[in-house]
Amino acid sequence: MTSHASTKFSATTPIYYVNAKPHIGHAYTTIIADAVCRWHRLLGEDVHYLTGTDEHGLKIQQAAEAKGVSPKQFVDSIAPQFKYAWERLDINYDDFIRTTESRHAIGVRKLLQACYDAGDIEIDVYRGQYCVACEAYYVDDELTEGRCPIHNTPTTYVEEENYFFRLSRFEDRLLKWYADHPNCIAPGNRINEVIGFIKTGLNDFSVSRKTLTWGIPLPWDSSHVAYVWFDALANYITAIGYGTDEEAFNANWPVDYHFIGKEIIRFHCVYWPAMLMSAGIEPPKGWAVGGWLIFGGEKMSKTAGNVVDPLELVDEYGVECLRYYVLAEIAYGSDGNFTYEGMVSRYNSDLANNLGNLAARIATVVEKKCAGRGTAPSQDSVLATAAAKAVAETSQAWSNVQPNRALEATWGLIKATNSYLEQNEPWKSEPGNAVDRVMGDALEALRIIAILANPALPTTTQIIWERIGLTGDITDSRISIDTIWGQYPVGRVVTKGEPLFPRKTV
RNA sequence: CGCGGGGUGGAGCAGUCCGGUAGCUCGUUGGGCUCAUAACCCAAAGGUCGCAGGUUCAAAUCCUGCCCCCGCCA
Repeated sequence: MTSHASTKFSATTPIYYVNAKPHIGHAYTTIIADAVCRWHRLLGEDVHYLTGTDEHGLKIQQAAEAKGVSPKQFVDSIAPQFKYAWERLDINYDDFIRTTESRHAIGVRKLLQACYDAGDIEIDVYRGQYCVACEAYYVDDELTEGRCPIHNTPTTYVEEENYFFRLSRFEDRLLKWYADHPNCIAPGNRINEVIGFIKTGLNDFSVSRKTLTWGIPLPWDSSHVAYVWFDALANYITAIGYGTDEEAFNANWPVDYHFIGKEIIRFHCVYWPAMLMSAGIEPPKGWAVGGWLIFGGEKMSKTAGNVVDPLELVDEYGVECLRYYVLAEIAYGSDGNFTYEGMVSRYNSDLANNLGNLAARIATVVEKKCAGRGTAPSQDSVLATAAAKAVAETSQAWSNVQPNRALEATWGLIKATNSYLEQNEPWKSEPGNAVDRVMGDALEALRIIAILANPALPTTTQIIWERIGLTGDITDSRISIDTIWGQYPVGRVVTKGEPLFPRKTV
């Protein structure tokens, strides 16, 4: 995978379309990116995590009309729901951009003008079928009996003057760029899909609409407003200062990873870099492409009627149950089955039985055999080796955007610690050096486990931190320094407390 | 010939790029422990890696053909 040498790390989620409230798919992508960003903060990097909402377009205009409010009033009522959802999910974003903000409009117009000046945006007339629901043009082959293949509604013939972006001119430049950046997409095999798509030939795409009013007017022709791609994709640069703060923009672009779902890979990995190239801007450093959550055998979608509300899951199962489940259960990039049974099973086995129970038994033994005070770890403990291995593997996995492997590696240390306790049976011994050494090792392992698991479980790892007598914020820890074996301080008060993860039933 | 993903012990997956003792989690069975959230530890059973050919000393892994499943508004 790409090794990002700089001490800055930036990531984005797609901006979410505000025609509906947040669903589990939005939450999935946002949680993954959040955890990866949290890991990079633990590495000591200067992290910038951007998310936001996509608020223009015909569907919004129509939804607003249906409710008898202005489009602006409509989006103002929905956007806060996303911010609220991310708060509930412990999403630690640094910036939240809305495409209706002025900083965005300014940047979009600058980007459009730059591409126009480069000669890559030209006026043309589109003649053909159009689906209102998709806001997209279709060629006749794509239609099924004159109906939109997605919505199964009749399309309408339109003849419209549009500005087009000459994507077709970028095939060679894109292919060369990808040849020069073979590790830019995670998981790596996805790059073949992108290259294959480019090689089949690229079509120009429309960048404006004359019939639409809810959008950003083109700088050189205000009778058109920008159509989705130039409006939505541009958020990644307008948010960090393109058009409004060039210094900040230059300092923070290109982004390390755009986190996206696999269905928008073409727009992000083909359209977007071409648009940037046209404007004289560097393409992103990388993309992290996720699969879908499958529910009851089907992709979750509104039309399938199987939408799971992430906030209901948080209310019923807890935020860390959900975060841990999607991070640990699914190989990022592959589709993953979401089931309540699977989530509870993960929770019980990994969080309750392993991590939670380990913390509880350590605290009890320290209380009974060490007078409730933490003891010193030994440098030559077998757990030191296990910890070093877990740190190395966890680090590697997070940097490759493989949360499930990262957590598996971290949990390896939990298992090793449980096993170590079993072999030494400190509860059978009289208090003394032998027990102190064993419990010091266990406490030290737990300290390191807490740091490694923090990106997935921000709240509980802080509680563990405090229960083993450590002060301050666990997120101030640094992987390179604080995961080195042997730092657990002697004499701290260890408290057991209530179970961290009480076992659950479905 | 639309595009893409997949078929590996009971379940869910890794491994396939760079061929060489088939690995993990859950479940099952037996044993241990009783510090711990009926948790934990140890051990065992269980797989002709979708099918058929081919290349090779050697194929889950490479090549060819076929069958089946799934997805394509995050």
